[in-house]
Amino acid sequence: MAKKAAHTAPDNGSDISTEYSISQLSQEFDVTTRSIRHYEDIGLLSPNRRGQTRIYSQADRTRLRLILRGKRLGLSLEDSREIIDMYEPGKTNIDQLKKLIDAIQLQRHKLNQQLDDISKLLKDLNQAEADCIDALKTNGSQ
Amino acid sequence: MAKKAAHTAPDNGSDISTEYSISQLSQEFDVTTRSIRHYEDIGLLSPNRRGQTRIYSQADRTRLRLILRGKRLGLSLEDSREIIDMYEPGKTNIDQLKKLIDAIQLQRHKLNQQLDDISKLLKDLNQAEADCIDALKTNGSQ
DNA sequence: TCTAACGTTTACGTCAACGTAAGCTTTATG
DNA sequence: CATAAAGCTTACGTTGACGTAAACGTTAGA
Repeated sequence: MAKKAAHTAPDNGSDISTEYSISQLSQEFDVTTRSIRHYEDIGLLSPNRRGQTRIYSQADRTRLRLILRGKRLGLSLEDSREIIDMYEPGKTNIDQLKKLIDAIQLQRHKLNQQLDDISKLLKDLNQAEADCIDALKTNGSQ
Repeated sequence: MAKKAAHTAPDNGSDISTEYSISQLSQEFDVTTRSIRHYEDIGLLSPNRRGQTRIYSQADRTRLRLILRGKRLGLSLEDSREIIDMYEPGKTNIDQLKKLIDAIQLQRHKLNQQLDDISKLLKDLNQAEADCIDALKTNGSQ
């Protein structure tokens, strides 16, 4: 009785079985539905279906969030796949685990490199800004 | 008299007029000559010529370094162009300066976002690694 | 009932950032 | 002298990450 249409909204917000439509995710993350379907095409997402319609779970939503974070960091979708696959359960194969640890080292290295790059860039930007302001003061009165 | 062939190597290393060939830069930065020429095609570099041959200055080398840093950060070449142009002298136009300061704010915002993303990712990686090691210990003895 | 909003598949198009190949010139060296 | 190494231009090809359009199904509301 307390059950409304499940594809509209379940009765509470923090349900573990919360579902999302493709357009909901599209709006929430400001990404086109085309992109979301593309991520599925290349196997980065695999939502359940109700009939033909895609139904996204919390886990799917998290994966999408990770994909988009990767994009902001300039990773390719393949890079993101590697990272995201690290979170998957059932990686109990020992060789897999060792390979994973190596992959993690590598990613960490890349990220530290990025941190370095960013701090340099931020310094540069600060300097550039200071120069601008300086030029405005010096030059603005002429 | 102390002048050796200028295109081989000037007599010291920190000469302001140091020159580089395309293959030297290619090796130093581990990027193909094709890419370097491409950056020139789209106006990101404009080295002098000795005859037909490109001669890169310190300034050119710096620009290339900035381009590649931008790439590591996932910037498009157009993004890099904007940033790099901030360093150019002769930006004395006041309106330009104000626009520049705005652009700097924007870049700073993006970079801070990236910093946030990276720190999250690093945390995730640490966690993933810990999980791996844990799984190795627990599972490795079976 | 019809039409508007959302969903689907299939498939060709596009854009950035180069890769790759052909064909030519210049320079150094056995 | 010849031939290898580095440089050049021109131009078509490729790859990733979607955009865009067509053509169709389903559901809610006037």
